[in-house]
Order: sequence, then structure tokens, then C-alpha cells
Amino acid sequence: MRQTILIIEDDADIAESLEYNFKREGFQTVIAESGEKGLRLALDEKSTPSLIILDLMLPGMNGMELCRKLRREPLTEKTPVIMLTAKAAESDKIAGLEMGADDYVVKPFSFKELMARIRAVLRRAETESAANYSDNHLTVDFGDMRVACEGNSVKLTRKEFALLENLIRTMGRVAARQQLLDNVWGYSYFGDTRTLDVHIRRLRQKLGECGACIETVVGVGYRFIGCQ
Amino acid sequence: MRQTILIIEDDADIAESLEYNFKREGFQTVIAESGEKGLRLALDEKSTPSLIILDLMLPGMNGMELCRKLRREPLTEKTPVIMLTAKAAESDKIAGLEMGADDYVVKPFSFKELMARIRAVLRRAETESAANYSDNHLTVDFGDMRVACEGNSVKLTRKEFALLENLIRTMGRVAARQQLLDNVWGYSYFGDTRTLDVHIRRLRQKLGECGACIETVVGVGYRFIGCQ
DNA sequence: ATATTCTTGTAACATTTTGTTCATATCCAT
DNA sequence: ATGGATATGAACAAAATGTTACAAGAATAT
Repeated sequence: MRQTILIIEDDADIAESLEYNFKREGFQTVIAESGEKGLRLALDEKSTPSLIILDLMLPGMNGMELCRKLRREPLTEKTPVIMLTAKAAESDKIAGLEMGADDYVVKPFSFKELMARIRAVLRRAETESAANYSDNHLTVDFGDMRVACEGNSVKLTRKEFALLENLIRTMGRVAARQQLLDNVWGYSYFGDTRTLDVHIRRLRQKLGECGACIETVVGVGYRFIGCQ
Repeated sequence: MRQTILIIEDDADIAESLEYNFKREGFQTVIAESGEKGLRLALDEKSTPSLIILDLMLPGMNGMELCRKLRREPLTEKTPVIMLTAKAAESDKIAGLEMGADDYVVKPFSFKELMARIRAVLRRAETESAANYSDNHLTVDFGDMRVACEGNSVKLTRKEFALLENLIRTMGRVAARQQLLDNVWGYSYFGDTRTLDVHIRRLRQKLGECGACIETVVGVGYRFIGCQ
């Protein structure tokens, strides 16, 4: 699923440049020109951002202030915040981090560095919430990318693992073919539809007896049922 | 993982106020109204605190006394202790620090200051807890950059060591290529992608038989598994 | 300061692993 | 039974990693 980055930045040039680049990296973006609007958008349940880029120099509400407010709201208390500012002073950095920001980038910054920090922060947030799957026969460790069936370790490729992960995360419901293609292959995938079948087949094969965990739902997609 | 702060304080008002504020900062808290209970809770393996706030003026066991005891127990000898007291005399401060306290805050204190000191102390503790790695075949001493494989000392360069350190620290998870590049080479590294492979190869080579500790996870990165 | 050795990054090429497509077989709902 | 959907195996294409050699830059010794 695509992640949304909320950009709270009053300088339209910077905001647009960030938006353009984030989109190219596959993120969705939302822009707020003021702290007030930023707060409103951050708390909007319909578009909960995965990460917030916050400029410290805002008209109206101060960045620090905003950050503190975000940390107080249950909905956003754990949302990663990366601060963006011209102030290079170390004291500001510490103040920012104590206010609950996850990282801090000083203008002018290279987009590449910002992106690296974003990735690092998202990764951290992700690992913290990575619950692993396990039943009597199958064990899946998402962080370590390890799978074991009946005690035997199974080596999966990236795609295979991503596929299994998607299936497990939608456990109980049917994962539509299109949904799997979107999530595992990306929105812009246009290849042969058979590709999905082939990967499912390899997954089932590698999982051996546990391959039966994956049911075909003809005309719709696949469903992960535990291994009983 | 959420960190736990043990509050040893007989004044219920202060204890509750601290608890409320710590929770708001994302910590778990445990309160002990007496030195004896504090010692018991500190040594309880199920809830080992990350940090202890210790009031010096306690009924029963004296704060200094308690601090000395904490320092004698293996389980708590390295747990940061911040002392809390009304006595502003410099001599007390020195006595407290000599007893093994990590910091000292005088009442009445601002919560903000206390929190800043807590963070500083926790940060320090974290860096120092460079617990060294060691299994039946491989030994790594992070403090002085020494590595030994099967008893033979191995000499690593800085980059090699940094790489190994990163791998070991992410043990249990896959260390993504990008993550390793970010951590070892820095966020703004722009070089050839083969660089990482080359260094991994050199590392594996120098580690000899222990080189197998580092598994390739194609498409993602590398994984450090112990040497079995 | 100069020479020497060690580190590190890069390039070029080899090898391995992974992903995709295609052709054919099998399954499934109607 | 039949047409659309999925399974399967093999071949091929593409991507990722491993390997080696070399040169520039640091660090160290002389």
C-alpha cells in the first residue's frame, strides 16, 4: 500500500519540489502551507500520513509547538516527524528531538539525504510494529525475512516473500489478484497476468505442506488460511 | 521497546506527578514508596527498569545506602540512577555521584530539566552498553575494535569494522543494502553500488570460516546469523 | 619531507539468482 | 461439455551479487 507524506511548509517552491520528488519515489503527498492546516490534515482520519515533514519556520503556529501538539494526539503520537529548518545550531537540534521529532534536516539539504533519512525513519517505525505470524506449522518472521515450515527453514525470494506477507496481512479476507499485483508489483505494473500465478505456484511449492495455506478463489484472487 | 522508569519516592504527590509526566513522554513507570520496595522492584527480572529516579530522603533505608546496594548487584550495576533531593549542598552532590549516581537533581526541579537529564543519561547508557558479541567461534569487542575468529585475532579496517558492527547490531533483522550504506558510508554517499559488495567480500574473507556468519539476502541486503 | 604501506573506491567482468513469458495441461462454474 | 480461469514446467531475460585487479588517497614510518 502506498504511503502518504504530509508536507508542512509555507514556501511553495520547496513544497512543490518535495512533492514532485516524493511522488517520483512512489509516495502520495499532502501539502499544508500553515501549521494550523498541517495539524488539521495530520489529524484527518481519512488520510492519516505515514510521515510528516515539518518546516520549523512557519507563519502562525510555531513548528516546535506543532510538533508538541502532534505528540499529544493519540492518532499522531507515533507518526514519524522529520524537521526541516535553516537553523543549524546544535541547541535547536536537541530541542527539536526532545520535542519528539524523529530526525532533523538542515536547509539547504540534498533531496537524496532527506530521502535516506525518511527511509531510515520509516524503517524504524515499521520494525517496531512488525508482528510476526506463526501457527503450529508455519512461522514467518517479517523483519528477518525468514520462513519456516514444519521446522524446516524455507528460502524465499523478494517477490515470494512480499506475496506471502501480503497474503498473511489480509488473512481471512480474499486478496484480489489486482490488489496483490498492485501491492507486490506496484501500481504501474502492466505485465503478463500469468506472472502472479507463477509466483503463487512457486510459493506453494517452497512452502511444501504449508502450501495448502493459500487457497485459490477462482475469479477473484487468493486467500491465506492458517495451517491447521 | 518501551523503557521503564522506577521511581523510588515516598512523597505520593511527587511520585504521581512524575508518573503522569513520564507516561506522557512514553515511558512505563513503577513506583516504590520505600527503599526496600525499591530495591526489590529494581531486582525484579520481569520489570528491569531502564533508569531509576531515587529520592535521597527516604524512610527506612537511606538513599545513599540503596544506591550502593544497587551498584553491587550485577543486574543493576549499570542501570542509570538519578538522585532527587532537597539538599542543595555541593558536598551531597559529590557524595551522591561517588556512590554511583549518574546525575543529581535538586528539588524543587522543573520537569523539563529532569527530563533533559534523563534523556542525556539514557543516551549515554545506550552508547556505553556496546555489549560485545561473542559465540563459540567469533568474538567481537566493539570497545577496542578487536575481532577474533576461532581464537585467531583478525585485523579489520574501520569500514570493515563499521560494517560488521552494523550487521551484528541488526541481528535478527535483515540489514538492507541502503541501510548499511546510510549507516556506514553516510546519508549523502553517492558512490558505486558495488562498493558494498566489495567490502562484504573483504569482511567475509578476513573472517575466514566465520565469513559464513554473513548471509546474503538477494534483493534486500545481508543478514548476520551467529556462527553455529 | 619523502617513501612506504595500508585503505578505500571504482571498474570490468563472471557468476548466480530472480523474474517473466510462453506453451500446454488442468481445473472450475455454468 | 465448454469457455474462461488457473496450474505447471521450461526457457529465456534481466537484475543482483561475487570476484579480481588497479589506482588514488590516507596513514604511517623513515
